[in-house]
Amino acid sequence: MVDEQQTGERISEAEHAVMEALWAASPLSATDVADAVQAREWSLATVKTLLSRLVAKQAIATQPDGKRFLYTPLLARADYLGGESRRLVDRLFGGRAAPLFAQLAEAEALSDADLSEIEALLKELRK
Amino acid sequence: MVDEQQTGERISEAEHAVMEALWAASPLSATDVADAVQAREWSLATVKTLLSRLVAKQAIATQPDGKRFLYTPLLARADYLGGESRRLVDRLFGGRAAPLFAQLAEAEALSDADLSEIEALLKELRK
DNA sequence: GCTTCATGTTTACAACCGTAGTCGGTTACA
DNA sequence: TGTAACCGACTACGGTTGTAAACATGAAGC
Repeated sequence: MVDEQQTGERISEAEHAVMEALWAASPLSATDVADAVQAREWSLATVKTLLSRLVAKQAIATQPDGKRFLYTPLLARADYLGGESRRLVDRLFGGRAAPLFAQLAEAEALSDADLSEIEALLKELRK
Repeated sequence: MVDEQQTGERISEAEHAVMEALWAASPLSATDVADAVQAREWSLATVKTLLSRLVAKQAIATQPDGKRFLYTPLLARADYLGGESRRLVDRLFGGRAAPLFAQLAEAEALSDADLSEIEALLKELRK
């Protein structure tokens, strides 16, 4: 696993679905991935294209397994999530997380469970 | 101002910069907008294209002013921010805000000021 | 050996995006 | 009254994305 930032190559939404499959379990063959993302109703060809693009973007690696390839993430999930989150916060909230939080609160996108968890995290951070 | 959701039409990053200019002050002429987004070093033509696309997406409205147009946002900033934030939370964190918060915390994207503000907000929400 | 199946590679193509030039009409100044 | 300046509309063009078919190649069965 590469532990610090991607090569600048952005990962698209469809590609992200493929990454999620690989983060959930890897290495996987193309067919396995297609099964794992079944919800998207993509043809196998589509999944293969996405895998190729991810390889090109160096987000995943291939390893030969007989006549086929197995795919493994190179980009760590946490790095991806962190990067995307920060992008959003930077782009929409001037880099400040508090307004994002306020926004979510106002949109009532915060469940009670969320509130409790965040509270706990806060307490932790404050120590 | 339309107070609930956009027509499904997504607003791109470049378009968003234009929206910010209009949210900051409106109505504005195309030239005014170009001045306001000077930081992006776009040609006036580019800004005009973005404005047209935003009109097509019904994110802004035009009002004639002599021979030219003045542009006003139709989409409220809060709605846009809310929509985008929720999209991110849904897509990356299964709709739960707490993991996003944890992610930001881990990435050290939370300043002390953020923490205090969030704490205050929490207290408010808990009442 | 030839056919068939699985699999990666190449090519396709429409939509969208970033960026911008050009066209045609109107206004204002000389 | 001609012409320069300005403006919105149309056109353009390369890149990315979503979606997928066509092709090549190697393995495996008959």
